Amino acid sequence: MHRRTPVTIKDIAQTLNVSVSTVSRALRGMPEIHPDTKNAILKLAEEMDYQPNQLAKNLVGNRTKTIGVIVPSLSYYFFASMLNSIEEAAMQAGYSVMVCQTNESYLRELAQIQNMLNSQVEGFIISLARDSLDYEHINRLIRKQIPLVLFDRYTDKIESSKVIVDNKQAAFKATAHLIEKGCRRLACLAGPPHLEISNQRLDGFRDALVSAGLQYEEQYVSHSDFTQENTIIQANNMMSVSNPPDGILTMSDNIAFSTMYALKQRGLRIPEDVAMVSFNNEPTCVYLTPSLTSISQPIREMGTQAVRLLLKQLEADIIEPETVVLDTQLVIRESSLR
Amino acid sequence: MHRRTPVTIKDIAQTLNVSVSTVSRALRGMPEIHPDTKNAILKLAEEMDYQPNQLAKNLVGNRTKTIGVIVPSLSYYFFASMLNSIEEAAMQAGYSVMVCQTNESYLRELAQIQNMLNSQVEGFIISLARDSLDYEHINRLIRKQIPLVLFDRYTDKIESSKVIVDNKQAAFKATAHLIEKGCRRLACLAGPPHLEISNQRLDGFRDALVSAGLQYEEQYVSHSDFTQENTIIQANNMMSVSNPPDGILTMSDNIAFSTMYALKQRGLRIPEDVAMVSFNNEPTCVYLTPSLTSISQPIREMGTQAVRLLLKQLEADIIEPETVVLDTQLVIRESSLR
DNA sequence: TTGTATGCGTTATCAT
DNA sequence: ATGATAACGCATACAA
Repeated sequence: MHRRTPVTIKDIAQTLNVSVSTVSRALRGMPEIHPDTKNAILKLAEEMDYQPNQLAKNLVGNRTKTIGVIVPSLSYYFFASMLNSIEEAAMQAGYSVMVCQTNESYLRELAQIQNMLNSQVEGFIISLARDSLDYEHINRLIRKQIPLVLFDRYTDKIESSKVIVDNKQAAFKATAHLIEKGCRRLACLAGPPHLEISNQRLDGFRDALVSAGLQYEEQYVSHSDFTQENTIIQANNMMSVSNPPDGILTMSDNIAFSTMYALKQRGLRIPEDVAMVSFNNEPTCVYLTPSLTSISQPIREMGTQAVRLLLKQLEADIIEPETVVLDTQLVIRESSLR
Repeated sequence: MHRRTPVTIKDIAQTLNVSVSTVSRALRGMPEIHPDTKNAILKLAEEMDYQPNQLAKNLVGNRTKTIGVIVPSLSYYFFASMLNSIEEAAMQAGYSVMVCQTNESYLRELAQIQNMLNSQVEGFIISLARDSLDYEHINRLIRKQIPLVLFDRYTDKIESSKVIVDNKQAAFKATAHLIEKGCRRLACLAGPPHLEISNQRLDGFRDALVSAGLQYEEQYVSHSDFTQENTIIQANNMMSVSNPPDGILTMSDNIAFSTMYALKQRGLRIPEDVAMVSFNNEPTCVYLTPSLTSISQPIREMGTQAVRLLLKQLEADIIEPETVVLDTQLVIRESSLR
């Protein structure tokens, strides 16, 4: 069994015939220490390649300066990108982040939160897993007064701080855009019906239809579970009705990609036969043919705000849930131009 | 300042009038404990919502059962995907992983390794940052006998275990495929010249040319720094020579995406004017028009092997570097069919 | 079966 | 300016 023994301040102390407290002080650059001893300690620490044990530091300090970030999957560009902005904001505030993926599984979400709690993260930034229908594990965090911020995938059944975009308005904008471009039979390929984000967008979709005097029809609404296979099935079903849609709003670029793929397989032209608009505005949107019109979310700002809300809770005595709603931008490309 | 006081085994012990060691034993399900006391302890722990402090456990046990994974960026699908397979393999072996991104920066790579060392990770799985030209920080790990596995982005200047694919052969296959499809003026849009992976692929590219009796010309080789902006410039330069290429091999799908974009802007048809093959076989390849021919790497197997090599070092006394070379698969799509 | 004592690496309090 | 000692939360060798 292979195990190295790292050098500790004790080792340094013994070698130099000083006490551990002196070494500790020197290493942390405390003022009341003799330059000579300090230099000797620093030099030896360097030579011995001393690595401070963060575990011990955290244990005695009773804080980790670490925040836990839990997302469905880092394979989704949106979440990988959010992680980056969260990391940057956290780092600036002197915090480091610990990341976990749930892979859309409720059980993994449960386990990851547990692990992070055990690892003494000081707060959480979470985007809910698709399969999380029960929120007791999250609400327990709130009861325990553990700082928490939800983003993107939230639910009204959890009363916490949130960072979201105005999903209803965004979907309204996107749908109105399709209508303006001449679409009359509008469909929405939404996400799972228990995700608030999906419902909000569906509301915006419906409002836009109503505002334009168009009929909202159930047959033009379907729910994807985010997987490619399922999305393709949903898309094909949707196009198989007697009077198929001439415009589709999808809940994410990934859903849109699969949908476009399915439409092309059916020999349909985009945007001539079916115009499309989606959410997220991933880089890939630009590369597709036709390029994909998509709602852009202010990822950098969302990360900054999420960290800000979390820090606020970390530094406050009482936790007052606060919701930050950010604006989106409709980036118009070929898929909706006709 | 907001700070909760988590319940400890001490709290449980006091409440139940037993010693901490009894609680400790009960909680971990040790055999020599009376059913009654055990039940009482478990029940109370549940009621008080006791969370074991992992920091303390790790400190006393002198192990963390954690491996550090450092990648250039999780926004690259390849790395996000590798992370998943590494996590799965690690979990099966009872290890958890701690992830960090370098954002291609040498300084961040340095800092992240430092942080992870301080956090007592037991070993590293690393894919080098683009900007890492000096490898002293990595070689120091080896000298300190800290288990290490490199994957994908490696260098011969680091003598460690590695998990790679046969890059030379893969590039050869890809290039030979282009030649077979009738391309005669072949170009390679490679990565930074100091990355071994790029050189290996360039070697394979050249070998394929030579094998086919074609000329290897410097003007047909250029190096991208992986960014979209730079890639587009490189691609345009490459097509501006007097006798532009009719086939391009790119080092990654992302580079290919940008290149295709640039080619289309110039009014070139793919594959008729220029055929294309790239590396990684990301899902997006399927969605493009034309769909993109790409070299598929066995990501799942790579993750499994990386963890296996690391565990081997963790459990062995001497560290014998071992290199696992895996095979790739050329997935032929429209971009090279003519 | 349970308790006592010691230690993990570090910081902090109180002396000197 | 420096040292001895306690403490952080937990595990464990040794006693009882």
